[in-house]
Amino acid sequence: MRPISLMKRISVMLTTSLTGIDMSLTSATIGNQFHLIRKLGQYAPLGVDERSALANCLSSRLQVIDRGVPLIELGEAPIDVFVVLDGWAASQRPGGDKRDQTVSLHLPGDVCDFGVLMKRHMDCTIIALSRLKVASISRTMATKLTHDYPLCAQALFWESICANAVRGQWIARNAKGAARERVANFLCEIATRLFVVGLADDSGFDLPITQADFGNACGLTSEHTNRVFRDLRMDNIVSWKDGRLDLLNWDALRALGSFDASYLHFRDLRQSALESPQSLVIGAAVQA
Amino acid sequence: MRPISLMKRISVMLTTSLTGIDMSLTSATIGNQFHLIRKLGQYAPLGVDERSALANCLSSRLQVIDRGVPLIELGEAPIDVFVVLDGWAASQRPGGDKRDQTVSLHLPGDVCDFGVLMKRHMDCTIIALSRLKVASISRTMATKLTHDYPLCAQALFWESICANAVRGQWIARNAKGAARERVANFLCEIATRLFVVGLADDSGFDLPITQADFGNACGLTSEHTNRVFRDLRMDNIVSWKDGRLDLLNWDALRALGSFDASYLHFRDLRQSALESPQSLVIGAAVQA
DNA sequence: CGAGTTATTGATCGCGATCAACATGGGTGG
DNA sequence: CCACCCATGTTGATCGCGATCAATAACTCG
Repeated sequence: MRPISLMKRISVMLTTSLTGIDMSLTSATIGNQFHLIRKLGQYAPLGVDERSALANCLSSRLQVIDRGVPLIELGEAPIDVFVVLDGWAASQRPGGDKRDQTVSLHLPGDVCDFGVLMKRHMDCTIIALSRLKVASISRTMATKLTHDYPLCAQALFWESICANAVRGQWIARNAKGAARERVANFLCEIATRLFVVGLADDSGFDLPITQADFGNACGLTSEHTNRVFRDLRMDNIVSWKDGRLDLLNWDALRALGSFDASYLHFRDLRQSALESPQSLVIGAAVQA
Repeated sequence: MRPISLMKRISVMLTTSLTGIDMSLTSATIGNQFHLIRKLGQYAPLGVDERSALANCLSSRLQVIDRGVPLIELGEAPIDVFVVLDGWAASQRPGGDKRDQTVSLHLPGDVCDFGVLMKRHMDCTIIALSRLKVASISRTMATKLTHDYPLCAQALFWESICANAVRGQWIARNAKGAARERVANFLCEIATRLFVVGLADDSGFDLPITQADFGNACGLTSEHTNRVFRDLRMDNIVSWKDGRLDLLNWDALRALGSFDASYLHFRDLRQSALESPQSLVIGAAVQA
């Protein structure tokens, strides 16, 4: 309820070695230390104003919390929008007598649940799966941001659309497919999402969660998850050790998981926006 | 930078227990032949203008299609937003060699996929599960509607938030829980959603799909779905026959499925909007 | 009336859950 | 610094639910 330390520092850091600094290049890099802004920049052509405003929001209030600690729990009234800056989080629905079921994974640069802007109570618990750094954006601030910068609103709305599409794939993945295939498909999704924010490359990525948490997202027990990863290791497809996942054979992994990244809709929006003469406008009247 | 039209009229609607017939009551009934409008009216205080505009959109272009026919298929470029007027539809993701997996169910009054407004290609196929009547709303029309009537935009955005929450529950339902429990929980969801649009009551509701389709949504085979319904029938919990589901023991059904309707967020928004002094405004700049 | 779809019941089988045991390792407190 | 503890990882053995295969009934629609 209080580990909130204020940060005023606003994107002073253009750490990248720029020799001849020109404005256009500068504006496209403002706030790029934030994964979210880099990702949104792929969705919509954000200008210097949008980037600055977003960076301002992301810098205002930070929290660092430990693995296993909930950001907000089922039934609570949401106040802030959380954006993951570093570490992994998950949304979970109660599982009765069983362990709670993970229904969404929040990686660096993800908005945890855009719906909190309007929800009166949470329909899931958001919990840290690793040591986690998040920015808390108040409803007031978020409202002002989306009001003043329609492009930001468009990009954020797009984020929520993609989150919905991802959940669709989760349903399909967990319903059909054997354990190996689920794990493979899920790994492909994670790799792709991390790649977009610069946290994965051909060699692999950091995977700072437990096998139990991983399995939970695929609807598998920790024991069976372990077996699957052992087998994948034996087949030289992936290797997971000490919080690092090594991609040994991406093509095999993709084939095994029948992975097709199109449901993630990366890059879609910008092209769409450029093609379409209309704008999407979603607004709400002020309730006095 | 400001596709935001302000709403001056502030919640005229005090529909609760009005004795005489006055304008507010009249305006609250315009377009009520449409399930969607009745539902949205529970989300946001729609006035006569909003209702008329929505009704206009829903009346412009209709399609009636047969069971099994897709409205739009995976990969296609979406043009229109579909709103179910009558019958049932589903969104399905490809299932490899298996049957495609249903990831969303669209009941009368549902917006099939709000994301089509921005998506460049479909991430799922939308298919009719029964004889289906849908309204097609063009992007242009939808954009104009949300631009001119922020309250409509708010309510529609809310629809998309709820759709995402529903998918979360689907993930949890299909991951944990035995077949009986899944079916029971799913039936409760359907009953509740239909109830909101006036298509279910204490006795039951029409269930115009096949057992195979029902099972698919729960991640079960048609054979096993059949067995589950036989057992539920034996236990006098529900009876499904000739396209009609009879609720014999709602409490038992709810207990069996551990059903808690709060994830559907019915009624939430109105209260939220009335409580909160801020408005949510999401907009996008016109792309020249 | 025949053809195809849907519902229904039976028999079998296999994947992954469950239970159990042990290894490992990081962290804490004495 | 060591002893201990608890979370996590790892492997084995067993079991049961629901998939799969199979066959028939009921029903729809040309």
